[in-house]
Amino acid sequence: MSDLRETRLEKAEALRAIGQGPYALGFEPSHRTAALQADHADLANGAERAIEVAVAGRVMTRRVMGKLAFFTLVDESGPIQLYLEKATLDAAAPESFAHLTSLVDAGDLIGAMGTLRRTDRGELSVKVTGWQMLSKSLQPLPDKWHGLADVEKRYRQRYLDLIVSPQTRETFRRRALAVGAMRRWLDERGFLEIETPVLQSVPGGADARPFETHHNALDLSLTLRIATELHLKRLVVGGFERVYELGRIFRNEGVSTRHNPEFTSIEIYQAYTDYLGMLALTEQLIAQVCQQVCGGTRISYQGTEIDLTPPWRRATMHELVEQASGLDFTAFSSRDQAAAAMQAKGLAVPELADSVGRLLVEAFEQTVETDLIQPTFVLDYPVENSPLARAHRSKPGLVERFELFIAGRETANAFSELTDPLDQRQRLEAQQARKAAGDDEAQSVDEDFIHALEVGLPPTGGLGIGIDRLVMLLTDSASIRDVIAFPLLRPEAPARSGEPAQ
RNA sequence: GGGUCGUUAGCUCAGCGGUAGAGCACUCGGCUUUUAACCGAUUGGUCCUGAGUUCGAAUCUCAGACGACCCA
Repeated sequence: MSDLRETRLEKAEALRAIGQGPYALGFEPSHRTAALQADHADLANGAERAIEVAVAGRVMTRRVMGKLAFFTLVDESGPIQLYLEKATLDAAAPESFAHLTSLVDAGDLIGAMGTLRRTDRGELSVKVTGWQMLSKSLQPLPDKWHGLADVEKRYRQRYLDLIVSPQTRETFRRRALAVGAMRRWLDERGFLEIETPVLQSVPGGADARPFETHHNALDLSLTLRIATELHLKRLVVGGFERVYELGRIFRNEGVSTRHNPEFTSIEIYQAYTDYLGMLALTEQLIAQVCQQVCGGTRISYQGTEIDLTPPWRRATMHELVEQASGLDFTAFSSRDQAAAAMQAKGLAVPELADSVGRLLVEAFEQTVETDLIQPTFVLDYPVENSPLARAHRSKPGLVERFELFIAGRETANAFSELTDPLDQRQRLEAQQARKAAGDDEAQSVDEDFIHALEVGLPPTGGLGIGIDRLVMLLTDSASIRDVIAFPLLRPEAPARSGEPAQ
């Protein structure tokens, strides 16, 4: 089973014996392969160019035929062929050709020096005169034709997936591009990125169960943050009028194609504006990121055309629910009345939804949410589900909040922040009561946060965007695990075969 | 949490009650224009784990592990 590894260890020893690493300190490539391909596109088939180049990368395939061999070498920019001719190589160093063809395997990282030649079949190649082993690979590459089809293995051994799947590389390249574009856009508009604690005594800012951990020296129970909201608002209290944090959030919940227990969010706060200001910001920010990552604002997601060109549709939750189900929630004066109407339409009525407002959200989730394919701002949420949002300026029982839905998924969430400390205390105490009554996702009272509000939070608009879901959209990925380099998986039961025994 | 499907060589997969298979990779031999190179030979297995049914189990049954997808 480990024959292959044994063989490669023997080759590594043989390399050592001829002074070739097998693990080099470094190498100086003169070019990336893509630059060579671009610069010498004019080189005719069968022609050579006496320019000295050096390239470095991983050997992906080998084709050896007697006294001539072709290797495909890949660096981050792409592939180039190595043209290995026995006569040329051995003239520079005896046995060089034999060493290359017998001691270099697919998967090895090597450096190669030589001149350029385009073969008769039109493949630009480095006609190699010298080479260097950079890192000997002891493990085989996945099937060169099928690649890695086993989804589990792709997640567990992402490095292999990245080596053999161009699509995976492109996804993470786009993710980096999206995050960079977002930071740049905000920085250009005077937003400061400030990091807030991951370890917290009181988790807050969202309805979610936290991970629990412990600080030994202080003998302190801590939780990992479930949102950055409460700390960022403290920074606004402190006088930073435009702040954001793009970082990791942890929620102790199940795993699915849309949920990973650790994920990335960006929360943005801007003083002296409200949720309508954040709505405009959201539209511009996401359209801009899409433009930079995808080259346009019309994209295809899982076979559906999605147009992110502003302006996007906006509608209230009441309107959407009425359109989809015929239920007019403004007409219900009691929970029982709303529940009966929902049941009459065949909708489920969960027990935890103990008010008209919570039932409205239920009805929305059951009848509207998944149909919001084109970008849609859903406005004006019931106060019960939004303990951190300001009461609506003209609609009793509602708050100034919107969520953005794209491809049937919540992608952003924003409100006019609640700045009244007394109202905030009441809302959080109501949450804590729910928590005591068994809703383990309900929020608790963060006394210091309320103290900060008493010091004075300016009128502020706040916004959160799920980076992973946005990146899924921009990379046409069906599962959140496709946009997280190392998603959470259960540990494998037995030791992986092919590993050396302990 | 429920349902469906999957787990066989390093990789991709076939085999579905009667001796464990193929392609690629690996090893050896041949080959100076290949690019899934080709030709020939060899090597490689806890058929996810455990229990059961059976003369006989990779195959059927039950339980479990891990994963994928759908639903909550």
